[in-house]
Amino acid sequence: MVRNKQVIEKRRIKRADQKGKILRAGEKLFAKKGFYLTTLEEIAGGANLAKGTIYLHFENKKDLFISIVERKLDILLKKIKEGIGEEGSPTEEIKKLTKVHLKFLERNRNFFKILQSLSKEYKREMEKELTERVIKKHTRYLGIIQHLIERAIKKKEMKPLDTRKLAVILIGIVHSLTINWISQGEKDSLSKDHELVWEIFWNGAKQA
Amino acid sequence: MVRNKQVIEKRRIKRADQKGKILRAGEKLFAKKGFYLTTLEEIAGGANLAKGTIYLHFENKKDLFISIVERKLDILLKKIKEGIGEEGSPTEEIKKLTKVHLKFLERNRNFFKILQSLSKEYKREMEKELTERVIKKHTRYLGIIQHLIERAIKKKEMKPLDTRKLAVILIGIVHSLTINWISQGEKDSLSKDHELVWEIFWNGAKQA
Amino acid sequence: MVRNKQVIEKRRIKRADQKGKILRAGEKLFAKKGFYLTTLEEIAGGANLAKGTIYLHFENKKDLFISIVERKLDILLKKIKEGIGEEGSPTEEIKKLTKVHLKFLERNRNFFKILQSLSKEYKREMEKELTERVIKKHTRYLGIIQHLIERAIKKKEMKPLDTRKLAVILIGIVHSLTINWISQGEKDSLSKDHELVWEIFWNGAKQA
Amino acid sequence: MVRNKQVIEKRRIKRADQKGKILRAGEKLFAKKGFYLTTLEEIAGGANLAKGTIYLHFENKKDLFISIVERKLDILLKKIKEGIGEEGSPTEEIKKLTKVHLKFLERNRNFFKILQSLSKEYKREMEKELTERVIKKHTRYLGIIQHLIERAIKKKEMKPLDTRKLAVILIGIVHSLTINWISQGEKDSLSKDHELVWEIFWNGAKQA
DNA sequence: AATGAATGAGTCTTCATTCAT
DNA sequence: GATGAATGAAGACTCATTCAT
Repeated sequence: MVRNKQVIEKRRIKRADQKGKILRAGEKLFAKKGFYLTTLEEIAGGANLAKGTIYLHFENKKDLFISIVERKLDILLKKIKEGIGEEGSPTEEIKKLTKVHLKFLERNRNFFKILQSLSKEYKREMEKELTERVIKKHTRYLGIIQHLIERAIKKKEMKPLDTRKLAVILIGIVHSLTINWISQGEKDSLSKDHELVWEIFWNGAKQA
Repeated sequence: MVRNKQVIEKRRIKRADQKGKILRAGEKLFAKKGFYLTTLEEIAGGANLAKGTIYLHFENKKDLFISIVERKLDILLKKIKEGIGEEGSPTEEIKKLTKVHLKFLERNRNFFKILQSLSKEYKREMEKELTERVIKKHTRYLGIIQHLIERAIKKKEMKPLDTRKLAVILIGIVHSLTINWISQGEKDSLSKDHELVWEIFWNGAKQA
Repeated sequence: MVRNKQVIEKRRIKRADQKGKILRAGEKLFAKKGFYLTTLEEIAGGANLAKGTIYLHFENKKDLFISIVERKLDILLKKIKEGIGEEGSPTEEIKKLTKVHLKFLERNRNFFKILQSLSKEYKREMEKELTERVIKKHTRYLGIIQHLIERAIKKKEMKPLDTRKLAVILIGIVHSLTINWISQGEKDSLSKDHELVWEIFWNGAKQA
Repeated sequence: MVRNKQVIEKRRIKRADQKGKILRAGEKLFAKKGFYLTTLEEIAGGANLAKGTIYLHFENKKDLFISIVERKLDILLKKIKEGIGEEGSPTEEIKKLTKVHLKFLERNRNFFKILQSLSKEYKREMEKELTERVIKKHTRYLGIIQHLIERAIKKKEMKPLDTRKLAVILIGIVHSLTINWISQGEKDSLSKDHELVWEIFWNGAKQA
């Protein structure tokens, strides 16, 4: 019986390994060539598995794609939540969050490339239910920032501007610098720019 | 002979009409469904022409796509250039330019949606030569802003930060607000936000 | 204009020819190997056309299959209707109809083989709407025979048995002989057996 | 040693149980969805066994399918043989046999549905050797009826018609009524129709 | 010049079968 | 013996592109 348990455990681990391999191969390839130009055959090859095996873990190509995005967003969200607290000054929290975000993007450039390609296009194609999984998470992240900004405004640390738009702008700045960094060949450190982001955003939004 | 000229002229106009129809149908459809999910059949239908006719004007699907983007960027660049001058205060020029850009995006949301989908994905797929046509124009636009920022810095109107990154940030803010506007259903006026963009960017970047 | 008309007419004919080729190739192959083991590639090959061309004429494999069956049933029904009248003795009409049916099956053995394979299996798989097209026609044929039998009973030419079952039995006799004929290598004449069919059915069902 | 025998016996029973489960699950599913649309996974599920286990009892999917049919035909043949004798009037024997056959079909409608789908299609696909197992049994059944008819003719109870064809017709009548019964929703009793079958066949074939 | 019929390369997906555990 | 994870062959279907008319 104990042996049986071990066997089951081994299998579980193997399964998880396999799924991981597929997710990683998919991430790399989708980032490089986009959803449509990446074939399941390639992903299977990249994961050193047979085509059919992918279907043991994912319903279909779309499901795999969405799963990749979802998983990364989960990680980002988790990091963000771990990094910030409710007690400190909201301004400080936003600053930290920006740093965490940039660091995450720097380390997960593949993911970012995929996210960028997640344009309207996919939203039509990919079954609603699936996409919504992703959108929900993205919205939650936006919500976290928005909430911090609200608190900052209440504390008179920031000007009473539209909080959603401010959150959108902050993420926009981060993303535009990431795109620039990627298009410049990913040289230097991206996360170093966190000072610049803050310089602009904070001076722009702070209560005079 | 004179008659001949008229005939030739008529033909030219007819051809231009046709091309215009295709470009407009393509813009609408590519914006709605993305590059891969839009078929030439649909575009031909949208332009009230036969599929084969598209090939009289464009080399292939990619060429058509790139042409649409290129053409719009040309218009944007032209508007920008018309809108700004070399004499005035560079700060004022940047402010004007931001306004023009937002107005353009508001009126050409279709185009923007396409631009957004122009992620890495396409850059691989679309033969280099083609994409470069677009990138060049985008870079030129970035260059214009960068140049204005440089002038502003020289005039001590702005802090001596990395000019490329500042330009990137400005465009990033504009784009993120546009995405937000679209995702919220394109309600209210987008160009109205030009005040907000400026508020943030200017206070963030101005010489204290 | 006249020339134009001719061109259109030519095209129409070519199209019809093509469709005919596909139907004939499909009939032969479906009869030989059944629905599942016949590939569209084979049918296309048999019709000397490319795979894609089939999709210009039929929605998909099922549609092609059903169309083949439907078309043949149409022909059978037409022949039956032409062969019989309302005035003569119903018994005579049934006799004629049996003859026509056997002759048709003899000449269209391919079709019969397909019909035989049209078991429950397909009725599940093939979208309802499609199958119903076929079932309706089959039912109509059954109805014609049933109607004749009713008339024969009214005229006291036949015993007052269940008319539907009698019709079913008559067709059953015809089909079983056809199956036997095919399984024996399609030797001799099948339609010659029409005397035998009649001998059994008539003596069995006639009013003593 | 005695204990050993018991163990071996237990195993044999377990194996037989397993095989029985598979055969029953297969019968039900093949009848419902046909050969191609039924997956081994489903059958395994229906038998509460793993996919691989099926291969311990049957060579492959086809073998399983044929085995199901063969087994049922064995049972039918056995019942027929038990039911009839060599001494009585051949006419009486045929009558009995018809009754037994209808009763069997009524109780084994699943099997009949499978048999019906056993069209040419399968005969090609399923390796010859396998199919022949089934055909042989079917032929044997036909032979029994044929033999009885021959005896009836010799005794001048029946007209001297082609005995094979008469046998084919009799089975044809029985089958067509069964198909009709199934297509009408399996209402009423099928075996009740045995009177009708006999009425038609006997009056049709008897010596006047 | 304009058409649209014809093509066939390319891809997702299913599922019988194998085999390590 | 029993399992079910892994495989990969096979096939339906789409659609950009060509070219005869």
